[in-house]
Amino acid sequence: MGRWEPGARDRIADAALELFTEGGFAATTVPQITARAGLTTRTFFRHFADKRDVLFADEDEIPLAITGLLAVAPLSTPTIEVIGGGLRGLVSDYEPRRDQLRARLLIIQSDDSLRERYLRKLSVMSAAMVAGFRQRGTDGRVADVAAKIGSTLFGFAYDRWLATGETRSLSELIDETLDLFGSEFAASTAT
Amino acid sequence: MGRWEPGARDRIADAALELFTEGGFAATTVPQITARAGLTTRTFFRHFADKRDVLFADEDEIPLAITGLLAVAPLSTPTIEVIGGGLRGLVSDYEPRRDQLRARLLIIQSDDSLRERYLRKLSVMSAAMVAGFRQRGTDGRVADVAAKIGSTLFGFAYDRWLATGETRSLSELIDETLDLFGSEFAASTAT
DNA sequence: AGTGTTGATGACATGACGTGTCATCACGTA
DNA sequence: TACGTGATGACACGTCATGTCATCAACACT
Repeated sequence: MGRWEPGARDRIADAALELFTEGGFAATTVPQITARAGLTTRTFFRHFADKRDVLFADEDEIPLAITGLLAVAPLSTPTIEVIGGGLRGLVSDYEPRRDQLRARLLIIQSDDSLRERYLRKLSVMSAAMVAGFRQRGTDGRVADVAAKIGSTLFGFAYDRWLATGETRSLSELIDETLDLFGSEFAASTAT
Repeated sequence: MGRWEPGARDRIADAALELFTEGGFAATTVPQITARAGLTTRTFFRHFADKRDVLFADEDEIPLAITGLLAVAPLSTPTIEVIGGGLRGLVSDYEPRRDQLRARLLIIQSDDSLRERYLRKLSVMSAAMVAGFRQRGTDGRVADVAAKIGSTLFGFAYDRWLATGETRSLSELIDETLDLFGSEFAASTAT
C-alpha cells in the first residue's frame, strides 16, 4: 500500500515543529509544512484535524491510559494516592522526551489558539479521570472534584517540569506538587 | 459620529445569538449575522475578534473586577472565605440574566471550538485571581493554588446554576460548592 | 502470470474566516 | 463655513479546511 516514501505523518510532524520553531506558529502556513515534508496540502488534513493538532496528536491514547490506571487501583487506596499513583504511571513516557516537550511547550505558550488547545487537553484528561473514578465506584460529584484536582495538579507539575533550569524528574515534581496542594488546601480551608 | 442606526455592536450580538440558536454555531456564517443586523461582514470583525468572540465579549471587565474584589479583602480573612466572598461579589450581575446565559451555555456546549473558548475564560479568571491574591500579599505558589481552586469552584457552581431544572441562585450554589470542595478535599487528602 | 481490491496520495474546486486598505459621510467643533 | 473625527462600506487578498474524483503501488487470490 503505497508508492510513496513511508512515514508521511511523522515527516509532517517533524517539518511542522521545525518551521514553528524557526518562524512561529501563526506565520507558518500548511503549504510550507507539506512542501518541506514532500507532500501536498490536502494530505496534511488527512493526518491532522487542523494546524494546531499536529502539536498534540501524539497523545491520543493518554485518556484511555488514565481511565485504566485509575480504575484498577485497589478500592482501599485513598483518593489522593490514587491520583498520585495514576499520574506517576502516566508520565513514564514523558520523561525521556523532555527536550522535545520543552520545545513544544515554548511554541504553545507563544500563541493564544495553542494555549486554548492545551487547556482542552487538560480538560480531556480531567474527563478521563472522572471516568476512571466512576469505574471504581466513586460517587459522581466526588469523582468530579477529584478529577479536577488531579488534572490541575498534573498541569502544575508539568509546567514546572519544563520550566527553564528545572532538573528534577516529572515524577519527583508530581510528588512535590501533591504535598503542596495538600498543605495549601488544608490551610485554605481552615476556618 | 454616525450616519447609521446606533447600537451596531448589540445588533450583531443579538442577531448572532438568534442564528446560533436556530441553525447552530458552525452552520451560521458571519455574512448571515451581519445581514440580519443590517451591516457588512467587515464591520463584524471591527467589533469582535472572531466568530466565537461574539458570545464572550460582554465579559471583558470581569478579570478586573475579580482582581479588585480579592485585593481589598481584609488580610485577616481566611483564603477560602476570600474566594467565596469574591465570587459572591462577582455574580450579582449574572443572576438577572439566567435565561440568556442558559441559552448561551447550550450553544457553547454544542461546539468544540466554543468549549475551548470557554475554558480560556476560566483560565483568564484564574489569572485574575492570582493577581488579586498577590496584591494582597499572598505568596506566589499559594496564590496559584488558591486561584485554581477558585476558578474551578466557579466553573462547578456556574454549570450547575444553568443546568436544566436548577432553581437555586448562583450565590447559594457557590456556598454549596464551597462546602462540597471543603469536605471532599479533606477526605481526598486524608492519609 | 493475471485480475481485482485496497488504501494512501495527488489534483482541483470551493467556501468560510480573518485582515489590510482606502473611500465615504454624518456629526461635533471652531 | 470649514475642518477633523470616527464608524461604516467596499474591495482585495491570503489562509484554513473540506469535498470529490483520479491515480497507482502493494497485496491477495486464483
